[in-house]
Amino acid sequence: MSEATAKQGPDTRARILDAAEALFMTHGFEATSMRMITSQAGVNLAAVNYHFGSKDALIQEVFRRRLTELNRDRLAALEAEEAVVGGAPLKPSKIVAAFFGVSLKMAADTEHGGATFMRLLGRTYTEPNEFVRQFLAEEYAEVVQRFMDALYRALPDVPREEILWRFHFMMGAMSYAIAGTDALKLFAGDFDDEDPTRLMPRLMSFLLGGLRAPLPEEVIESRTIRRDAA
Amino acid sequence: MSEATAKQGPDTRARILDAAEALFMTHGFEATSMRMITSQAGVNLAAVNYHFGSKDALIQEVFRRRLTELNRDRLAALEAEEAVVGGAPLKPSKIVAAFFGVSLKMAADTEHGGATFMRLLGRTYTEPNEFVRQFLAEEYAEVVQRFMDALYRALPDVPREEILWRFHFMMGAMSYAIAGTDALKLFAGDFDDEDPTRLMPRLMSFLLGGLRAPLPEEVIESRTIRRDAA
DNA sequence: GTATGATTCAAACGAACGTTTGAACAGGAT
DNA sequence: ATCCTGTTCAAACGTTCGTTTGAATCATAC
Repeated sequence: MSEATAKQGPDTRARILDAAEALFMTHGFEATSMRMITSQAGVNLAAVNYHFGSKDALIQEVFRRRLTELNRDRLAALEAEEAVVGGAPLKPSKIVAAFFGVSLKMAADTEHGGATFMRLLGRTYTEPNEFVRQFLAEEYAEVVQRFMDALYRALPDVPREEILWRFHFMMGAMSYAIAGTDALKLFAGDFDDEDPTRLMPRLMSFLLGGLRAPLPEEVIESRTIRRDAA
Repeated sequence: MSEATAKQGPDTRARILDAAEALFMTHGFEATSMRMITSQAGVNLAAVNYHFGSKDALIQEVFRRRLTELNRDRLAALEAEEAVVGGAPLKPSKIVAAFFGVSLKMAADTEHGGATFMRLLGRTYTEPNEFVRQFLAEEYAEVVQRFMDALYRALPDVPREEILWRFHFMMGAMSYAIAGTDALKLFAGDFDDEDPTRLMPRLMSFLLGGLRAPLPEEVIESRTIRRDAA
């Protein structure tokens, strides 16, 4: 059934990428073999090495294909908000909505495989594989820097280290919300469908609540002391 | 060097478990071979199958050894708080502190491998491997139910589904905070050490801010409508 | 029609995997 | 001294892995 899917269709590269994306999400990188990928895609075993060179190169291409678009959209959303306010600092809610709204929009796109990819991406942030982590970090470097700068300007009184941590927490919450719904289902049986449309407002409320939470006492104290000393 | 570690020491089982725990954290389950584990532990290749039966059974035992203690401590922390207030509902902050405080305490224990395990556990919540997820869900079922019940009582006006989601978000934020510090380091170069002592207040502020955030409009509206209809 | 370059194919490669085997070794109890 | 039970050991098992190979097939240009 599954390997008979789209037996024709000339674009071998795209079929391999789609099959690999879905299988990586379901089984992980190591547990997904070339034979699983090629049979699911309906192509010859050697096709992956011919078109991509190696399994590692295929993994990279699976991510690059989507991340290029995703991060372009995120930057576009941020710049659109910045254009509205001119040179003034953005509201934190606008920055958070730009970053995570684009993410959730792709996660809601079940038509073109965006949902599959976002679930894969969510679990890949904690991927042990060194080269995958390295690659992800490179792909994200610019976008994260731009968003962090926007947050620094939006919250000039909050220590930068604190903003960094909270952005990290937000990334974690989002990734689990997208990638870990299975875990949640198992936590509680009385849990109905996972409509991504309703996920967006839920997550956004939570993230903004966390971002705007009062600073931990320890940080406030150490800052006060530091100010006194200066 | 590493495989020469503790060449003596009679407790073969414990040495295997320690080696497996560390290697699973660094490389993942699939990428960690029996030969890596046994050579790191300084035992014979067949020792794993002799003492545990199979690689899958070893994985289970790695988790059970720690999770039993972790979840017992979490329940104890919750019951201690409940004892203080008698039969009255707990404050949400106390519930959250009981659950995540115990987690972070283990994550801060670098002496007995607790830190290693918590990082492993964090990435395992999104583990693709079906049997690992199933096992984790079983181990967690009781504890999560007890904490959810406490939260339901603490927040009687918040829809249960909403609490469930926010608990899920909180789990994600914590897991990334513990397991994904590498990703954060790569996000921003200017990031100093990861002192777990300071992580605790940071994370707790964020989690409570998210938990207590105003409900998304959509939820409030739908509840109002439902009330009107009823 | 035939030459050319890109793609597909069946088959095989060596390496690494998890697991099994049967002998060797240990230490107490009889 | 002998047996017994639990443990360790070197070696091998069959399977699957990612990759390579060289011929077959296709499309396009001459």
